[in-house]
Amino acid sequence: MGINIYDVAQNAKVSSATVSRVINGSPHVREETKAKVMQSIKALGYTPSALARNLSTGDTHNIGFLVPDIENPFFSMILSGISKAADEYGYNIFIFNTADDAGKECRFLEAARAERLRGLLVIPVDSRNETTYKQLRSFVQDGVPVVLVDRDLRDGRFDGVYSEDFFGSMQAVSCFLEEGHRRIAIINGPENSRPGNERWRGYKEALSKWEIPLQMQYVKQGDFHQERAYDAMAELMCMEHPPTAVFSSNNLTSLGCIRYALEHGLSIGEDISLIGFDDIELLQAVGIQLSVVDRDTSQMGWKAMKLLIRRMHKAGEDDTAASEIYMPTKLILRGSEKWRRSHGTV
Amino acid sequence: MGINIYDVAQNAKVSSATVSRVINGSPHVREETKAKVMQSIKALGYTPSALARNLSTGDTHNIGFLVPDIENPFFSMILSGISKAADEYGYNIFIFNTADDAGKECRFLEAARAERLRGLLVIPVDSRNETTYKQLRSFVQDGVPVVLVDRDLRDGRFDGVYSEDFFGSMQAVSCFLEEGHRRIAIINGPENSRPGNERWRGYKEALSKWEIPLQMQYVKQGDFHQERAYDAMAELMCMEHPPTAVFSSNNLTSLGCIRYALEHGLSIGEDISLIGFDDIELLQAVGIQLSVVDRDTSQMGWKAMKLLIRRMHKAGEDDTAASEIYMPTKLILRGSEKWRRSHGTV
DNA sequence: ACCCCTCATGGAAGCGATTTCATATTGTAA
DNA sequence: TTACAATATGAAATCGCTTCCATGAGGGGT
Repeated sequence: MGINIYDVAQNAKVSSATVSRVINGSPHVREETKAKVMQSIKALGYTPSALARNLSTGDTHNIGFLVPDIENPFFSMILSGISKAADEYGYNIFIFNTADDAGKECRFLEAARAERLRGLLVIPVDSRNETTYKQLRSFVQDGVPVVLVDRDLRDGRFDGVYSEDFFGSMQAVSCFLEEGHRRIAIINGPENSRPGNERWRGYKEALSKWEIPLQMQYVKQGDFHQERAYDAMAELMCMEHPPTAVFSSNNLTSLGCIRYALEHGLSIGEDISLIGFDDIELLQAVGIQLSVVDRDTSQMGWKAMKLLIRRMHKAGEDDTAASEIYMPTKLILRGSEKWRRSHGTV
Repeated sequence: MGINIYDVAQNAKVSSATVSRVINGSPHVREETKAKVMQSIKALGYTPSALARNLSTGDTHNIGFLVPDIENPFFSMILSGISKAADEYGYNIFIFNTADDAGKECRFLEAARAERLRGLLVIPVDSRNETTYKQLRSFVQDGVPVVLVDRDLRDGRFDGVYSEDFFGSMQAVSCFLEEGHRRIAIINGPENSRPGNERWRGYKEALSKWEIPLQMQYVKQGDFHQERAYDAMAELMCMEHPPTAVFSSNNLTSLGCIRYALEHGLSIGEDISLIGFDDIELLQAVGIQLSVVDRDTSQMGWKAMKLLIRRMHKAGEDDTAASEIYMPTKLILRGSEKWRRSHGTV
């Protein structure tokens, strides 16, 4: 660029202080002077440097968003919600794709610190990572608020926006039970993530309420990805007494299940029942009626950003306890939870 | 934070200049001094302010990415490629979701200017927008390189990474023709976008090569979204002589077509043929074999970022002509291009 | 022993804003 | 007309770095 506030000042025959006042809408500027300055700004095509301003005021309008996998539509939705709120309040977003790599996550947090970001929205890679935890704590201590999204971190000392994973999962499994299912499998999410754990807890809780014993052979460890779910399905379906229903703990997992079923001629909602966590819009376009536990994902991002903004605005006020928001889930039944009982009862 | 280079200097009993040299790896520092400084840095937990550095050097490591719809998986893939390359070279990404709104686009470009971004990756909202065009030109003139991705802007004066839309489209339609189709419909993309136009040109070219007259009743204007495509399909299929094949010009459009077909009992690859532009991974999980014109989307983002980096590094060198990269497309045939001829021939 | 060159380091001037404090100007009441 | 308050403006310090220039300390060649 090359053109700065002094050039404008000179052109308008005023001091830089006055130009600054005009830019920032200070009331103590004569209309006439203001007009003169504005005109110089236009004439020279001047845009104030946010860098210089930030350095001077010690205060940026930039926040960071750390996300484990930007390709996952679920996270894209969150980002979409975030960016809506950010735009509304004039914040800019640094995006950091941690690619499920804790090392990268650390590096990005360093970058965030260097950039003196005003706040951080984080979907941590690993709920138990000590380094991440320490780094985030130190951000908070330095007055840079942190809001976790969807996944938590060790203890409850961070603000966060999560969903009712436990309840949603319990509801789904209860639905299976009401349908008459007794051999209900679950394909779990990673153990080091809140959603994985809570959904697993919900599963156990539902069984326990119905006094159905937990049978570990119906519990498969997944990783929120398609491949592993497919393999898990294969194992389940080859059992002597295969499950009659499967609860899949995220969107990609559901896809793996569906693929297996289709490839092996199992009709979903007849031969095998399926409920997934998180809706998959596409499925409806292709005529697959999958029952799911859904939540408003974009809204999660929006709320997280709102919460962050609230924290940023009242920074310095003494730490009110971490506030956690839980998004409600909704069980959407489309038929895949049904089954032809005859098949199941051996 | 509060702790700066002077604190470190004082702690290590050297000058700020020396600390700066250590940080930036200048060779003119004694090992012993260097060690002392490093230790102070550790001890105080010092992170240099990128803001101050940027202001001082007039040079940030931040680039901007303007994208029309972050929820669209196609754009997520591009972002993914970008962020991979950015990470590799230590660049940070500001993301701006323009939400298909030219007004927002302008505002974001202002913000980008204020932040003194080093370079810009842009998927313009509207290929013909005058304001966007002028703003981007002025960035380039000010030494801030701009690389367009997927969509272009009026003339060829910008760097850009596109794909072989024309060729890909022509190939798809030619494939239909070889299959024996003669009534081939197209659901077009928006007229103000390069992909829309080029794919439309490819369609016409293929027909013309085969000396098939262009029949406008088989040409439907779409908008790259599902709903409109669905409606277009409805119109096409209700015609007296409906098309036997449909070429759909992007991923969402294909979904609209598929949904229509499924809902109306049309078997794809038998009753109606379909080829889409851009692959949809999910479809295979659910057993729908859609033939598509595909390209490496993530790679597009990667290449765009690489090109941008090249430009940024040799900024100031006299303007070599704009360089345009065209990603090859690949026709992937999975069967949906077939048909039961008997149905088609009236 | 002298001179010159190289290398390590410090002093201080920017970079481009904001902001405090001081000053000049204007208005108004006595 | 004087005096004091309110208002408009400028000078200069500051934010935290980088970097140019100056200076001092060694080292080698003659």
